[in-house]
Amino acid sequence: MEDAEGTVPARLRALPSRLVNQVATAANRLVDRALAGAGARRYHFALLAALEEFGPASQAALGRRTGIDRSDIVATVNELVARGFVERSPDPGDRRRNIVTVTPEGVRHLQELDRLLAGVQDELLASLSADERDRLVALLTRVLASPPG
Amino acid sequence: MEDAEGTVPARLRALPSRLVNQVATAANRLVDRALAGAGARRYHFALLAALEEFGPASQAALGRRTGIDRSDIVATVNELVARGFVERSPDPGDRRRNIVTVTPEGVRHLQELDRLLAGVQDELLASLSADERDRLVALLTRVLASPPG
DNA sequence: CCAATGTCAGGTCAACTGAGATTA
DNA sequence: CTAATCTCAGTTAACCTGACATTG
Repeated sequence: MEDAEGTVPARLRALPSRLVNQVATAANRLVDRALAGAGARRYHFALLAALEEFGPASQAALGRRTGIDRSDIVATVNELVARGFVERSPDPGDRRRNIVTVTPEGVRHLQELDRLLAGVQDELLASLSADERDRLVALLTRVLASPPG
Repeated sequence: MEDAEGTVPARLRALPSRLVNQVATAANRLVDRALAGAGARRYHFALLAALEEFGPASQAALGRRTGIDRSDIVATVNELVARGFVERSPDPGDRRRNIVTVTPEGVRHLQELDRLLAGVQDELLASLSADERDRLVALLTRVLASPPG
């Protein structure tokens, strides 16, 4: 009976939308714990990655690239500015915009987060071979690419 | 440049923990929208499914089977009771416990949710063949089965 | 006039923590 | 005494909406 109480209902176990959520929750536990050690959150990593990869950008552009809402960008940039990882300056060519730039300390921070997150992926996907990991990524990418409504 | 602004950074695009989150978010949008039409939330479905599949259970057992926290079970059962989908009665054999039972209306409601959710899975996985869907489910299941920390 | 941008205020849900009272 | 159960209060992060002023 203690045995049966740990059993997940079949209807839930095989439901893809739920499965993906369970895996995402497990991933987030690992990611959040790892990032917390560096005082970071997932939004911090996304913003720093976008800045390092594409260079200085407006907050709206950062939102488009990372999928983060404009209003959340504001708060996240505030936090990164406070820690000296990015700088926010008005765009002389378009006075509606701020230009956000990553600092050298920000780049170093990003490298640390990179390292932490690589470890998390390994932990999360420990039960899959390299080949299977690729297949999983490919399948998820295709699901994401199709009409998300 | 408008082109580049829609581009997701490579570091984010291929990161499994993030990919899985993006897919989960898309899935949740579809699921929540579908369930809202029936006045339901995800927790409602999980609880009703567990009750229908394993029969009456204590709230603690429901938590173990669905992965929902005990404190969230309380609120969810309250809502389901208010709508007449489950009943909560004291366990005569163990007075710490409540026994939660699904009502006939609850079963009917569950069947409606089943139907709605089946449609969502099809929408979510539209870009995958039946074979690929099975493979995705199998891979996710294995990730979940291994040490979730 | 319309569209984009940055900002703020606020709201939702899932997930979780901690504490307390009751009973096994 | 310890452990399980139920309940309540409260927190967090991600995600999302609506509004407003400024500027293009």
